[in-house]
Amino acid sequence: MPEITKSYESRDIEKKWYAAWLQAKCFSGVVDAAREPYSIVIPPPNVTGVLTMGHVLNNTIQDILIRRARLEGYSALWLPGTDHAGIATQAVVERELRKEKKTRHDFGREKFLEKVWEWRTEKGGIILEQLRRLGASCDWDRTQFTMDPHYSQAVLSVFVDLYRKGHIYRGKRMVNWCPASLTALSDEEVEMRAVNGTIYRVRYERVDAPGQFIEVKTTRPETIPGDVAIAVHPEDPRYADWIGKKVRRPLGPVAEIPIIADAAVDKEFGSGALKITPAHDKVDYEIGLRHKLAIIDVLEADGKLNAFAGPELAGMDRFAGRKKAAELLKESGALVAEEPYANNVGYSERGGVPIEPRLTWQWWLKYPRVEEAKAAVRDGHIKFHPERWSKVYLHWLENIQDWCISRQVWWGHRIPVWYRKGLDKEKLTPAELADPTKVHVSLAGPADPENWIQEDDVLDTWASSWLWPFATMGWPEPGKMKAEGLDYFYPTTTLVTGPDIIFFWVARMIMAGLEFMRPGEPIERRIPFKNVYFTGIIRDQQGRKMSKSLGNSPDPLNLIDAYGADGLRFGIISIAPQGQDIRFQEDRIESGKNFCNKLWNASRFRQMSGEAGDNSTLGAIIARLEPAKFDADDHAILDRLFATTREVDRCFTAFEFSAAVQALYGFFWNDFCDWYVEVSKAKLQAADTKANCLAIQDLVLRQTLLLLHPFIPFITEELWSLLGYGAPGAFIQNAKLENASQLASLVHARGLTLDRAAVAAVEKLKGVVTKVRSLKADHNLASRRDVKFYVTTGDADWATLSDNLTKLARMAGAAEIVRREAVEGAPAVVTPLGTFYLDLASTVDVGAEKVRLKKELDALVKHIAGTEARLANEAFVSKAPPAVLEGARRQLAEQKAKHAELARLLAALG
RNA sequence: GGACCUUUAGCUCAGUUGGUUAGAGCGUUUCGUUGACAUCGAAAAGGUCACUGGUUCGAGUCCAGUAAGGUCCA
Repeated sequence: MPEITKSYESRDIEKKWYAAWLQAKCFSGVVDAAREPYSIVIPPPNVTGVLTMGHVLNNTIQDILIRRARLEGYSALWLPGTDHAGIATQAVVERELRKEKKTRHDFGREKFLEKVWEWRTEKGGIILEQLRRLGASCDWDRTQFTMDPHYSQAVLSVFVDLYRKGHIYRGKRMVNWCPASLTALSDEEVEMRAVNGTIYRVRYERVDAPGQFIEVKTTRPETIPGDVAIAVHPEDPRYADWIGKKVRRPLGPVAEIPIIADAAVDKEFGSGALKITPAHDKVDYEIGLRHKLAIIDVLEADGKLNAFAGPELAGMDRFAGRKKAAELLKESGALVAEEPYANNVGYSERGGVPIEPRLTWQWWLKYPRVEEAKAAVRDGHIKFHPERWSKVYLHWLENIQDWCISRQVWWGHRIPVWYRKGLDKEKLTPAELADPTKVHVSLAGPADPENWIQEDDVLDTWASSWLWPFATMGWPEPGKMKAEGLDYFYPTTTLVTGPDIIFFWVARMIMAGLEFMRPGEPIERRIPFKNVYFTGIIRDQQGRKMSKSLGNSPDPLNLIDAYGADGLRFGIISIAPQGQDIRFQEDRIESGKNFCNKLWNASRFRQMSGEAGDNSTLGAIIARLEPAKFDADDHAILDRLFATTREVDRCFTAFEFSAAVQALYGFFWNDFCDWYVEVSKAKLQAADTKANCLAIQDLVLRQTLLLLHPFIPFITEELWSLLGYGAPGAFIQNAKLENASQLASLVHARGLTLDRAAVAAVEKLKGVVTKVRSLKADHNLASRRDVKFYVTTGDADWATLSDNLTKLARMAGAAEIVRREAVEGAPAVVTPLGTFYLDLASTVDVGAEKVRLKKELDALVKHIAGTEARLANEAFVSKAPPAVLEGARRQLAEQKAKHAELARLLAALG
């Protein structure tokens, strides 16, 4: 067996094992009727994406779940892939073209799409390569892309299906227009930002009564040329005699516009009068419809003002136009005032610019299965972790609006609709839209394509990724579904994602699953996943979101280079409590690396401590245990091992990954390395205790590696192999992870019952060691090992001490521990097993010693007073549960005994 | 305007149904290379649990309110 080196070097080991896992097809999701399935579909990253800390967290959690599932005996599938990210990807390629001073229109649709495919083949999907560095155990042979032929067919067939069912329609409505990307966006893609701007008070002069003005407030004076009316509230007494009169529009082509009454006007806002610009505001548009007002669109698609805005403004960008409009109003005397104003402005998530409400023809989806989608979560068929996100989810579904699914870009799923040649698709009536001789909707397209023109628009990327949990497994083709095991793996077990896409993706996937999967079957068979785990958002030290533009995100690949993939994984999980945002700290990643090194060196210690026994199976290790030779420490370490196994189990059930890591860290570092390994050093010197001690170490290490493997797969695989826990050629994932009760019964069958009293004794021994070390440190003797101690204690405690004397002396750094009836004038500490005295009376600074004892005594007096007060309270004595009462009494007795001992020591010093 | 989250040691965070003297890691101070590990070990210092009330024998924990910070929706 190769010797374990002095320190852990992650780089080569990670590369070696990842290649070995791939070679052995360890990650293949296979249909196995004899086993339960456990499946996860990856939230597909953008094909343009590169690995961020958010991905690291999200994918580490998925990997933890899937690797743990393998160890628990499930047939596990983690299905990877990317989405085509229509707007983002097109923007990337267009940016490259711009370097050559070209636009997509120079190439035309087909040629441009070829360019995008080229880009995606060469540079797209880097992130999937990066995930391999992290150790992600995805079934790469199944990698999916939303623009793959099969997936595209699924997307388009869903369009056709929903169209035929009446869920999809074409309509001319107000949309969120992105003047940077030149496309419509859904409501979810609009981000409201608080903006400190200016509000303009503008007056409009009455036509029939010159010198009388009505005043409005607007943040957008450049749209005044698009005004077609002024609206007031019908019950506003200030304007009762204004209704029906006309005012002059103060900007743009000369016009007289009516004062109208509409209940939608807020009397409290400004002067209570509202300018109506139906082309550029959703509320105005609706008022305009009610009053049959004209629509004057003064903006171009790219946000520039057009001829309708008048010659002074035409051609200007909307923001420059706003300034110019204000100047013009000022010159004409129409501008009453400019005031600072804080309001919320909708920004395009993609383009990063304010969106424009714009009246355009788009394709809309009335969501299917809304009520059922609510029920799925409300009734617990789908469980959200943390649960509170279900409220956000339900609230969104309560207020759901039709989804604008068409996008004015080229990269994406082109909508399978054809218009008869010669028709103006912008002028179709509802009747014409429903007429198959004028508008053709099908997967195959019309039989006579020469007479038709296909819709230019493509579908929103989310209108493809909402099918991800089943379109990735062959749906809707029966043969493919069978081959890929859809029936076996669906519904998937757990989805891991961020709460920021709860509407974009999670809710929509639920509706899609309910609509398309297994029609007619019960809801629990149609939902796309049973659990949704929402990660926190990774922030920097100042609490800001990590983002490319701020440059405050470390490159995960650099972190992997510095700390190893395992170190990064362990570190990031340890700072990611359930459902809370995470402040990134690189030193926690470093401590992940340090933990790996600790694990490595403890394994090295085991290897150096003695010959490897038969480690090939759990049974073989347990057979090596010698119950008759177990001392208190042996009992205690197994007790802690079982408790830790149980705790990790609980953490997985509760999706508390950082708690699991914390439990494992504490157990391994404190209980095993700091205590058991140290006491082992004495046992290993003695021939009769050595073999049993090594068997215990093997049992603990083996189980710990299994428990840790999902978190830190590489190093655990390496140590598993180096320590010989697996058959040659077998991987750690092929082992079965026993739970605590299974382990306990296996050990029990070997004739061993864990002794609770021994476990308690070890706690006391630890207390003794800490106290004695502290006493030495207080007298600057911490480094000396030749110190002799005297102890005064009762027979029972002395029995515990003497049983463990060699270990104890070694742990405490004592040359010798001798029992005495009484000791006078030596520095001392009161420990759980008696009073220990330092045999250095002559060197003692009596004054300092008295101060030290006095301080401890003072603290104790306070605690005694507290305990006594509680016990003196009749209500406490009569109402508290017996166990608590008993505990308080025992505590008081112990405190008093210690008090007496300290007082005695203090008195002895004179 | 509505909903949700957070507030515990210098920093970042645990603290599971209320019950001994509130924990961890990092940082700080002191000491230490003895053959697992200096990517380490030992010891120590450090907290009126944001604030105000309430419920209770008992509140970091439950309830109400206040303040500060954050997120989402309108």
